[in-house]
Amino acid sequence: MSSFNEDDAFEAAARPSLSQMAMASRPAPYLDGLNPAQREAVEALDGPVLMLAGAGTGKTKALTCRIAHLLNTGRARPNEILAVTFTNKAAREMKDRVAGLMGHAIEGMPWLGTFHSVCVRQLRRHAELAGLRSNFTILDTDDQIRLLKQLISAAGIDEKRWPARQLAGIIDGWKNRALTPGKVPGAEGAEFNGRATRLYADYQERLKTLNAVDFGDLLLHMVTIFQEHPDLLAQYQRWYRYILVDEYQDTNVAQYLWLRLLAQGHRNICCVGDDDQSIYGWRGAEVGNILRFEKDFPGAKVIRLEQNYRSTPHILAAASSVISANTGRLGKELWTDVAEGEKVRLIGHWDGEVEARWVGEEIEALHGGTSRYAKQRNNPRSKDIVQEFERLAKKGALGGVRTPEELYERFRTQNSPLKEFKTRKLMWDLTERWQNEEPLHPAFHRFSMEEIAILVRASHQMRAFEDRFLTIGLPYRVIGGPRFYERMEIRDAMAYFRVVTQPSDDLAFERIINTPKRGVGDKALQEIQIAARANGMSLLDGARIAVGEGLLKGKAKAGVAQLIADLDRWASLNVQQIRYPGVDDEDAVVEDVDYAPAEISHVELAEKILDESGYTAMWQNDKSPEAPGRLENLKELVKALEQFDNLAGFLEHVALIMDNESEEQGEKVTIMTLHAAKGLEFPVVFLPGWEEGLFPSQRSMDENGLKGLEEERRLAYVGITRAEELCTISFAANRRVYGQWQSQLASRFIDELDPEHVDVMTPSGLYGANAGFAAGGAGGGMSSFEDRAAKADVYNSPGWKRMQARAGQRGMRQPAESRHMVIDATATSAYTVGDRVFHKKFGYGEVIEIEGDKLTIEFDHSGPKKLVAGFVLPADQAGDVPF
DNA sequence: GTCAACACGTTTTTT
DNA sequence: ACGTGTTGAC
Repeated sequence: MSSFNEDDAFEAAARPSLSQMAMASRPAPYLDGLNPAQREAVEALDGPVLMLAGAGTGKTKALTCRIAHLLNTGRARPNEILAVTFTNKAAREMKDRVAGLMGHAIEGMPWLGTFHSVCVRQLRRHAELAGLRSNFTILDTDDQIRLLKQLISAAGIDEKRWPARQLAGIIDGWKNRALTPGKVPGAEGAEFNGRATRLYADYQERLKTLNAVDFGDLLLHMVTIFQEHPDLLAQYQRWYRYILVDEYQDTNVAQYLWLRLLAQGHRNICCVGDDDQSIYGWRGAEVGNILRFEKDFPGAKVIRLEQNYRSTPHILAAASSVISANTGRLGKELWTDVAEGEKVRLIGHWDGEVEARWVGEEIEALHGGTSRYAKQRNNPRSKDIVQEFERLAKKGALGGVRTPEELYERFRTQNSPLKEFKTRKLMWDLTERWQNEEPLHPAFHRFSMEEIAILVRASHQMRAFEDRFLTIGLPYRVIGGPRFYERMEIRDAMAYFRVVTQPSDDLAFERIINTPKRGVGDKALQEIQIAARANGMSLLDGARIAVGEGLLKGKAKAGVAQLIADLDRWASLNVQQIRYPGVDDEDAVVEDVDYAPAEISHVELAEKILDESGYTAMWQNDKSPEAPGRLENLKELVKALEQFDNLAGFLEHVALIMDNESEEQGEKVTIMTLHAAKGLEFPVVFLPGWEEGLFPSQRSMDENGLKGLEEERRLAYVGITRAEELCTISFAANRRVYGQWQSQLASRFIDELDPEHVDVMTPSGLYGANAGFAAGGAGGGMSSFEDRAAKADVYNSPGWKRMQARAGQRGMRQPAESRHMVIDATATSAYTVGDRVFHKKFGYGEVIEIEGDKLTIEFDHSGPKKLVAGFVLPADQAGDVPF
């Protein structure tokens, strides 16, 4: 891979082209929309810059304008800018926004990407310097664990006492700190009977023979290569004229070293971050990196972005009062010129269930425009919305949009460009208004479900909300959970593709050898492993020998023989061409492997593989609740293949782009963890579970002491600053923790909130008794709440109406005219007792009771559940309706 | 080699 | 409480 003529490329890069010089004189309209601090950050192009960008201060705007400015002034060509982010999403957004600013798609910014994708690009070019071939595979956590398991048992260590997971964690930690086996401090290698370091070394050896790397290696290998090859490093240092780093507070030691090495050339490095939002210490992030920036880069310019464009003053003040309890901050104070809004609301509840119930009710109220908050006269949003629209349109803030209808179209088709101007809210009001053809009462304010989020500390808190929302028919979406490519069926399918494209991929082969069941157990697998090791060949070839020499018997023999024959046949149909990108697009390496005429497309081949292997059939015959979903996912996987040229290209992509925001459609409330919410914003935010032990997390404090506590506090800060208009913090007096009831203490973070910016909805000490009062006079304590719920006019409940809307769309039987009439419940629910139904989460079940819009369903696998009819489907319709 | 009973460990998550 | 992963019986 060393055949690139680096120096020629650098020479050419050193001189700006004519077109670049012409560009330099172009006007820079993007500078106009910036505030003074942002402008300073954009224009300070040379030398080290640290941009301290608080939450909601327009850091992405500053960052993207900076890139545009670099290009526009001819300081750098697109391929001379190294811009790194942590997530693919952030990278994509940056690319899109730069393109938007430049007015055209930017061709070739090959070095804009995540740390990992940029490192893969580098490592593919210099793989041999790490003892690898350039077509190395990238293993994910699952493969990593399985490999370590083998090594642990091979070393004769009791796997029960020393689990592979733990070793993986230790090794990851070392890699995060850029420690190769040789550099691990002796004292730290004492785990695993003193053999942790040894196992680490074995693992690295094994990876090398497998021609594979794990995620941590991507950075580690590049740091090592650059440290050992100063000449190569110098080339890259010259090549990257400008370096930009997003979320700098999240960098670990390896990333820091890598950046520092590369930045030593031109020293044009701009790091953007917020020390107050460092919440990933537990996975190796070093806040120290950002705190130390000025020492690392003497003469660095530090620019603070403190004007907040997201939240109301009370929200900012409350967040600021909490975070001020932390020590060792670089210090920032966010401010806004927005008019006064609501105070942060604080409410205590009897237990987690009441809390979830209250949040559900409150969301319905905010959505329906009947919340106490919604009627606030002071609400800046209560102004006549059309006036607001006209004002913005006149100001040109809506980008040429003239009519509300146009805005609506724009909103639907391209969400983001208009977002800055808070058009989402406006949009919602306008749509409501057109639909109803009646003027909205200016004192009422409604929120779309999309504008509401519930942010929790730990994912197990989500359950109470899901349960409650299911019963009241409140549509929700959970962010997090297993990602698409991490799902079992997807990984299985991909393992098949991996073996077909790379027959030497032992880990993949091991995964599929008995999936579906082929009668191959430990014994048979061991025979194959022995045969492979004895001959120094791959497992697949070892299996050939094992079959040929009769080492396998009966079922196993037949199964493996069949699999081998299948794999050979599929491989012969596979077209392989892998393209490894270079520094520039011209020097990409294209590798042809067994180029066979394409008789069938790779998509057809994939279907064939899944079909003929019996894998599809395996799930079709599976009666578990997840089976239909899994088949659905497989279909999706095959569809995703269409966007690639061949299987190999697809696999290369998937290893790094593990995101699957399969954008569920429809108005839904979002439930997610505080960590997942970083970088996002919502008009309405609920922050439940602020209790000692849960938040701040006991474990965090136990394991990391004050450091842990401060990170939790930053998490609280992140949570509050997600809210644009309304932020509600809550806690429960009692909570069931691991099946055990515990009485809880309100979080210390609650005490740290400045009372001046908090609206306390619970008189202290009376959590439970006042839950109803707190809900805005809706009920009055628990018993009266139950009472009210029992008498509630279900046919007028929001959940019922939504269910009707959904049923109508699906062409289900419509109920009789209903508003206040009492009607036969069985006629209105479209279900009868005994019907078989399907629920996305609980699977198949049988209706055993019907009360209005609520069905009690005995699920085959999850037992009885009571939920709104709109959330289930007749069993025979399962699989074809998106939830 | 496959299935049911039990022990275990439960924060946060990207690539 | 609950799901996962390992142990033991067939």
